[in-house]
Amino acid sequence: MSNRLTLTAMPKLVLPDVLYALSDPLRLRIVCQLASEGDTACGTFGIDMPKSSLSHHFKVLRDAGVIATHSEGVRRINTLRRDELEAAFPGLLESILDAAQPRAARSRKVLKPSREKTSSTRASSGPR
Amino acid sequence: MSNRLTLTAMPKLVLPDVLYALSDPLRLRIVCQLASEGDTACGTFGIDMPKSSLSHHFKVLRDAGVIATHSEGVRRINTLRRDELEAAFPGLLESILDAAQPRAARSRKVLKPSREKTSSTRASSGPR
DNA sequence: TCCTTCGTTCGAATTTCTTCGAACAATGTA
DNA sequence: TACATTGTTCGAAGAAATTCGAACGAAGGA
Repeated sequence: MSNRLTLTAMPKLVLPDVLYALSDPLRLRIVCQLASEGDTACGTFGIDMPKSSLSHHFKVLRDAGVIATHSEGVRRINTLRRDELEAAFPGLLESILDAAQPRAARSRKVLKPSREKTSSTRASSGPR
Repeated sequence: MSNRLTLTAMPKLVLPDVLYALSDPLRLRIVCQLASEGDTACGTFGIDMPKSSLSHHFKVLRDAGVIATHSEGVRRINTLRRDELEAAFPGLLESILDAAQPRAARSRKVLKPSREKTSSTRASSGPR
């Protein structure tokens, strides 16, 4: 989790760092939204949270190399680095994005009824 | 009501928790070793670390549902829960295991002979 | 039974992560 | 220029994760 790179160079993709960045429900949600809706500004995620907190999570994703950010007028547009991730870790992002979907939505591929629920014990977005 | 079956009930697989468990280099190494060498006792990982620390990491993996542990004499045998993981998150474990390998070793699986770059960047295994 | 082995659990110290207000910077608009 | 918008950065407080010694428990062997 070190970022001593220059501003121009993108961080090297390190598997544990990528997995860590995606292990937070909020960040995973951000990535899923970027994957489904394309590049988006930080403020367009409908997340009720102070902007400094939100900015922190984007930074974690950025430092891990999961997303890239560029300015566009006043806004900062975030881009999911699909190609780089695919090149470094083939199939990883796709499987995570797929796994992040509710089972009901995923069952379109696999015909399997499921009656389970999902809840996270750790790193939930509740107040600490 | 006493239900013996629930004694063996494994934790529900939650994606962020699984990703978090695998986001630690040491735990990732443990999982890779379990994947390649099959069930193994805790003390057979060649990790120079107090046993209480090591036990902690096994517990994290266990709580996330990544591995299961059962007693066998004096030893505690760890098993990678491949089937359960595959059922819950198709392709995820495989892509992570594949990504955890050095690039040189991974390119062997590719059908097409990739004569492209041979990045010599070392695998990162620094502690967080 | 005593002792050894293998691993878990406990408790505390240390480190890291998360959150959030406040200050700051960059851009666009009146 | 003055002001609003959009995010970043800083600093501190609180929460969580990691580490490790010590105590404990469950086999197995002498």
